[in-house]
Parts: sequence; C-alpha cells; structure tokens
Amino acid sequence: MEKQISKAVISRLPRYYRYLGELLEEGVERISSNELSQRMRVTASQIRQDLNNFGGFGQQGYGYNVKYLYTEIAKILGIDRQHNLIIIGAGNLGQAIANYANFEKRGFVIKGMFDINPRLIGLVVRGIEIRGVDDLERFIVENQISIAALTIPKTKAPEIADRVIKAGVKGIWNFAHVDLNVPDGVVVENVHLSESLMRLSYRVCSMQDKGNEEKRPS
Amino acid sequence: MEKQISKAVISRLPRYYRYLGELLEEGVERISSNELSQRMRVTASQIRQDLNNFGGFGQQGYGYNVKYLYTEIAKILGIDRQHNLIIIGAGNLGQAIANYANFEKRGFVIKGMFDINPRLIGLVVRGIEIRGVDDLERFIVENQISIAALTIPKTKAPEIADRVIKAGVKGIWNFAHVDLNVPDGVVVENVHLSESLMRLSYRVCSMQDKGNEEKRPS
DNA sequence: TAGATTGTTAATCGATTAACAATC
DNA sequence: TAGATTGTTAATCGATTAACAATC
Repeated sequence: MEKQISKAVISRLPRYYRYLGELLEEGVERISSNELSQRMRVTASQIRQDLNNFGGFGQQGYGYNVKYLYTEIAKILGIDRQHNLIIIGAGNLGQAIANYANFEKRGFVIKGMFDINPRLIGLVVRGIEIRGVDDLERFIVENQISIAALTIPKTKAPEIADRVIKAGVKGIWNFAHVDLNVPDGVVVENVHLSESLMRLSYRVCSMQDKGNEEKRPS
Repeated sequence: MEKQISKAVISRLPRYYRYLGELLEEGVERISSNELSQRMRVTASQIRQDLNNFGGFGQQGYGYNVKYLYTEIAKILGIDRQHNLIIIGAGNLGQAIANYANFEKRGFVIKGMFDINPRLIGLVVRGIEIRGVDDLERFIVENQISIAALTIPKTKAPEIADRVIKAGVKGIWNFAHVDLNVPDGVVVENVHLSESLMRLSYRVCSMQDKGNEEKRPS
C-alpha cells in the first residue's frame, strides 16, 4: 500500500515544474532548495518535504540538478506520456483551449472537438474538426481518449459526463458550474471561473475595508 | 484588529453560494447544516464553523433561512456591489470571459477590452469595444476600474500588471502563466489552466497505476 | 578533509471534526 | 414544553516549519 500523497503537495508540483523550466531556459544547471525557495517565495523546508514524497532527487552538498528534477517532476505528473483529449463545447472557451499550443508540448493531444450547435459542426479550429455529439462514444473508443474538457453549460454537463465516462474517459476537466458525480477510477478537475472571480472580489473588498479602518480615527 | 479569515474558508464560500442559489430556485425556504452537508458532501461541522467566522446566520432548532443566508454570503463576497472590470487580451479566452453573461448578474460589469493586435482593435464583442493599450491608464481612471483580467501571454503580463496597478486597479485576475509581484493593497487571483491540467494528468495517471497494482499478483 | 546541503525526524501551527451546552 | 439545531469549545488530524544528523 503506497502512501497517499496529499492534495496540497500535488497542487504545488506544476509550479515547481514551471520554475524549473524557467531555470533551464536561463541555463542554470543546479539549484539548492534555499535558492529555489527565495525565487518561489516558499520555505526551503517545504520544497524538500514535497520532493521527498516521491524520492530523493537531490544530493547533499550539491543541491538539485535542474534538468534531472525537471524531467522527474514531468514523470510524476504524467506529462511525459501522451494524453488524448477531446473538448466538448466549441464556444469561445473551448476554442481558447484548443488554441493553447503549450498543452501539446506537455503531451496533451487534442483529438477532437464536439458541439451541438449545427452552425459550428464541420468547422475546423487549429486543424481540429468540430463534430456533433452523436459521434461521441465511437470517437472516444477509436481514438483512445482519456481526458474530456467540458466547456458546456451546467445543464448539459452531468449527462455528457456520464456518456464520456461510459465510453472510457478517465479524467474530466470540468469548466461547467456544477459538481459532477463520477464513479471510482474517474477523476474530475474543476475550473470554476465564477468562483475564482468571487474569491477575487472578496479579497479586493476586504482590502478596501482594511484600508478604511486604518484611516478611520479610532 | 479583526480576526483574519483563512484562505480555505474564503475559497469555500462561492460554493456555498452556488448551492444556496440552487436551493432558492428549487423553492426551499430553510435548510439545516446537516441537510446542506449531505448535498454538498462536506461535514455539517465545517459549514457551521465556516459561517460563524462571519456571524450567526442561523437559528437553533430551525436551521438557516436560504434566502437570507444567500444574500449575506453575497455581501461577504462583495458581489452585492458593482465591480467595474476590463479584459486585457481579446483573444479566445478574453472573449470567452466577455461573453459569459453570468458575471454581470454578480455585479461584475465589463467596461472595456484591450489588445495590441491592430486587427482586433475596433471590433465589438457583446457591446464592448476592443481598444488599443495606449488608452489603458486614462480608461481605468475615467471608468473607475477596480479589476483587470489578464488574458495575455506571460511575457507581457508583468508590465501590463504594473501599468494597471499604477492607474488604480486593485485586483488582477491573472490567466498568464507567471507569478505577478504586486504592492500592498493589490490582490492577484491566479487561474493557471496548464497547472490545472497537469494536476488532472497526475490524478488520471495515479488512478491507472493504482488499478494496475490491484490487478498485479502480489 | 571541511563546507554545503540534503533527507528526515521532531515541533509547531492551523484546519477539520466531534461534542455538547445554549437556545429557538 | 420537548425536539431540533445552532454556535462554540475541545479534540483530532494533517500540513508546514524548524532542526539536525547523514552524506556528498
């Protein structure tokens, strides 16, 4: 039985990966947890703890080899392998994702886009044809799709999620404002933009309130 | 000195708000922390603890009035007030945000869009004109913009962030894959889509690994 | 070897859950 | 009043930070 890695650790890994990529571009060969901690504004202790969940990637007295750590984190995240994905919902958000070239660099290959709007079906976005959803199940099986991005209204999301899961999809990247219930073995990653904006609103407002309090004579 | 509310609590508030909105639509008048906890799949204890950070919104023996709690959370999140915002970067992602009607319901009014691409400048998206970035500072002041959404490449984001902050913006909704350094009194909410997708990748892969382990004879 | 820095254990801090008295 | 359910304190759990022996 492997030790369960905490969600907090996982969510920090992509950020480590991003910083290591930048260091690589700068031509930096090795880095200590202390130097990295200053760049990233986290504690060196946290960096070492996080990495040691997955193994000892460093060397005493030396630090971490940037290139090596970079590729190791890629392996941990599974972005060294290919993930075939589809985008369901070919509106602006779906097209924005389709157009984001960086994903392909990380092994995410967009195999198809789907929509119910007949005016979109048949269009080609960045070499990817937009299809009707009737085709969904067959396409998933034939193209070994493992991830589906759902950029559709919340009313349609649960039904479409069920369909893609039955056809074999293992991960759902959910942009719809609804919580999806999925069976064991399937994971959902939510991107709830409106909730993100509300959090920003809270913080902007509480900043203002704090400012006013300090100004107000007490 | 007010007690600092933890980030974890804040990040759960929009979800409470969403569920309360749904209950309201269903015509539910009151709900106990226990019933709500079952719907939301969290503990009743957490709901009560979270809410009591901001005040006692419930009543012993009765529960919570849905309508009342809904409006109170809106006040806490600051979505009862108007926030003027601009979108910088009028590509697919910027347009997706501009087209998302729900934001306006929550008090977020998109006053303008900006881009550097001359072919986009002058176009109108959902009644909002796309302007060149030369105009930025004047527009922010004249329209009392408090929030700027940055849907631009990471190379441009730091410079644009500095400019909008100098002009008076208090919150940055950052979609660029870079960490922004901002002065006191300004907040950044990051939406790093590529990091979100990597987290999904990790979880999909670790599911597969787990499945294989269980199948493998030990 | 001496200095540097990791890997890892121990201490602290914070967040979640449980329990229950207060009260509607 | 009796039952229900909150608000809140106490207990538990987990995550972060500090410290330091191991080791390159």
